[in-house]
Amino acid sequence: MIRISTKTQYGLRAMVYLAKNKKKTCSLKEISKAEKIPFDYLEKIVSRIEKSGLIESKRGSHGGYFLARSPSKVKTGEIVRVLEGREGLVSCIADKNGRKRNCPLSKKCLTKKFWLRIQNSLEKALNSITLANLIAK
Amino acid sequence: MIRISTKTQYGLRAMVYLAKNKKKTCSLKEISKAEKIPFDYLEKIVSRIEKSGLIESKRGSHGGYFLARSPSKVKTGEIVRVLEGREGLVSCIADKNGRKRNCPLSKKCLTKKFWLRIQNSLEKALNSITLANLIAK
DNA sequence: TTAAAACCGACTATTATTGTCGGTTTTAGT
DNA sequence: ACTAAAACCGACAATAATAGTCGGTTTTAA
Ligand code: FES
Ligand code: FES
Repeated sequence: MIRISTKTQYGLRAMVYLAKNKKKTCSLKEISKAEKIPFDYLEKIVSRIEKSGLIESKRGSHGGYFLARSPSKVKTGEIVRVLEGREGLVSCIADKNGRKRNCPLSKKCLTKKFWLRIQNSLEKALNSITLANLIAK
Repeated sequence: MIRISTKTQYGLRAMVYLAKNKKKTCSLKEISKAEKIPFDYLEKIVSRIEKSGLIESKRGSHGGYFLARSPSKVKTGEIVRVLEGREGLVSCIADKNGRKRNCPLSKKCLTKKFWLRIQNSLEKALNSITLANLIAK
């Protein structure tokens, strides 16, 4: 089966943690401990998410991170997109620096539309679930 | 976006080629040329597919490969599964040597069920399309 | 003033992917 | 019987992606 990178899994776990604790700002140390994610790696991941605008930070002592929107407004697809980077399920599908190895077939290719269809279905699934859905139940 | 390996893309293209030419046995050379896939790499890929039983081979001069079943009986999901190997969209989901890094959370984890759900939706999409669907239209 | 935090860039290690090579075996055609 | 074309096989190599680490700087509350 296709694999989701552990980076993305870590990222989602961190986001879920923030959603569960949306009252306060959570430090990396706290998240790292609770979710058992290597501190330094988590930092890189969270920093990336922050740049995307999904979360915000407060610096200095007692600083930390918190969601920029309410959990019900954050689709899991957004998180995956930020962390997985790269456009396109396959390289032939247009690319925003996921490295498009320019395909010699393209026109005659019978598989391109297929992958596109799979990609759409995947995106639809991811975008139909929010952080709020995850922490409910 | 999550990426499908080029191995799997090559493999699907090869299968589509066999489906289009289901009358005859096709040599690797032929497929390799038509689909612009590196010969030696294609060999490895096709050999893997053959072991799975989706295609059969005929050795010796004038040998080649052909589909083991009719195109309408071959789900794209089967091809992807064979080539992508590994069970589970994420490592926490049970694994048939996709390397399960045993997860310390598991019980409390809110994301596992989510990934499982995505995986199911993906598999459903892949299994709803056959080689016959791809070569039609 | 200090300690805890975010922030940053460079670096390393490991693993996965993609591809190559040199052969052996099988088989149809001559 | 010989030859050429094919499948078959295992080991290797190059590259790229992932996962993780390190040594710092800056900001801020207490
Ligand atoms: S493989 Fe590139 S368009 Fe189909
Ligand atoms: S991260 Fe392993 S079960 Fe959720």
